[in-house]
Amino acid sequence: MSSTASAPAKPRPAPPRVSLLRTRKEHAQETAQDYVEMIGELIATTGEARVTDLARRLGVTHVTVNRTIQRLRRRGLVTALPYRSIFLTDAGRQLSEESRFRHQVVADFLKSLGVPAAVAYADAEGMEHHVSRETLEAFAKHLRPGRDRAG
Amino acid sequence: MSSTASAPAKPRPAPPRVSLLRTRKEHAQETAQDYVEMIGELIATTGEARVTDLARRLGVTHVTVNRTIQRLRRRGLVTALPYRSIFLTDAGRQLSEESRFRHQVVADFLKSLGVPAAVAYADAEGMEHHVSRETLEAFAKHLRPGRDRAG
DNA sequence: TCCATGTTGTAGCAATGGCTACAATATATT
DNA sequence: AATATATTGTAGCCATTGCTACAACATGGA
Ligand SMILES: [Mn+2]
Ligand SMILES: [Mn+2]
Ligand SMILES: [Mn+2]
Ligand SMILES: [Mn+2]
Repeated sequence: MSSTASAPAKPRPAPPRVSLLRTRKEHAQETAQDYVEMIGELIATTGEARVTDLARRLGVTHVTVNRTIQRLRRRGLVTALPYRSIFLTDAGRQLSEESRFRHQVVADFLKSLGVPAAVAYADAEGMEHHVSRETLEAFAKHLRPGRDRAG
Repeated sequence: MSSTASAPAKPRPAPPRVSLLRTRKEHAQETAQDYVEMIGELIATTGEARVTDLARRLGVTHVTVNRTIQRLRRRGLVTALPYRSIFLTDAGRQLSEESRFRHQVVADFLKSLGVPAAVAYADAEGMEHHVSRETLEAFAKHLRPGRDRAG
């Protein structure tokens, strides 16, 4: 290991740096965000959110939806009774609206850069969950350069 | 359900739309990308990539690193022998460089929008895995408006 | 009313990605 | 060389997020 030389020495193993921790925690929240966002959308467009509809729209089986809904129930984001459709709690509705807004801003921002709409929406679906408040504001600012913080 | 009226009718449950499938698949690749990227970085800066160093830098325990390395080995991204340090295969090195480049472009792009460096790097850590070729090119183009595709 | 179909729920499997506790090996210090 | 420390590996736990197969319930049509 130290005869012919080829390794550039070892200037300290370096302290912890990359926070995969944050990424992992975000993953745990991504599902919740995508579900409540879709639940809100279904309620707004069809009047109710059913397990089957969610499964179809999210591209997973009804089994997966069912169990996820139970988790969201435990987290206080939705209410659901056996064989009945799904409702958002106040917290769920709030998260739903935040997620929907952020998703839209990210997608619009990408489109404004010239990314094709379909690609922009697809990318936004994944990127949205990793966009901090600061970055979201930078995106929004870029979208409306004139105004600077009015609702 | 149809007496007092409050639900806006049901204009079809709508066909599958959102591709959580893509998001899931991307998740499956995130770990691989983050690991090979870090392995490449460790080899470049300290001469070798050890389990302990990876654990420290990624913010997980050495146990998690160990098992992940076995998975990467099966996927042909790294080679590793018991009690020896980890090496990248050709495929691993290529993925490492691609990931590193994309990570850097995303981070630089966010910084160019005025996002604080620390936040930009943190956001990029998660966003990078969901950035398509088209979006990456849009980011890169925004960074160097003059040049248009020269290496 | 009866039955077919649609919807929801449950049982049980797999892969991923965390962890603690403990064992084995390698390296460094005396 | 002997011992202490650091590193690596293994056993076994948990939660999440997928799935298929099957059971139960609800609802519309005959
Ligand atoms: Mn969304
Ligand atoms: Mn999403
Ligand atoms: Mn990265
Ligand atoms: Mn990353």
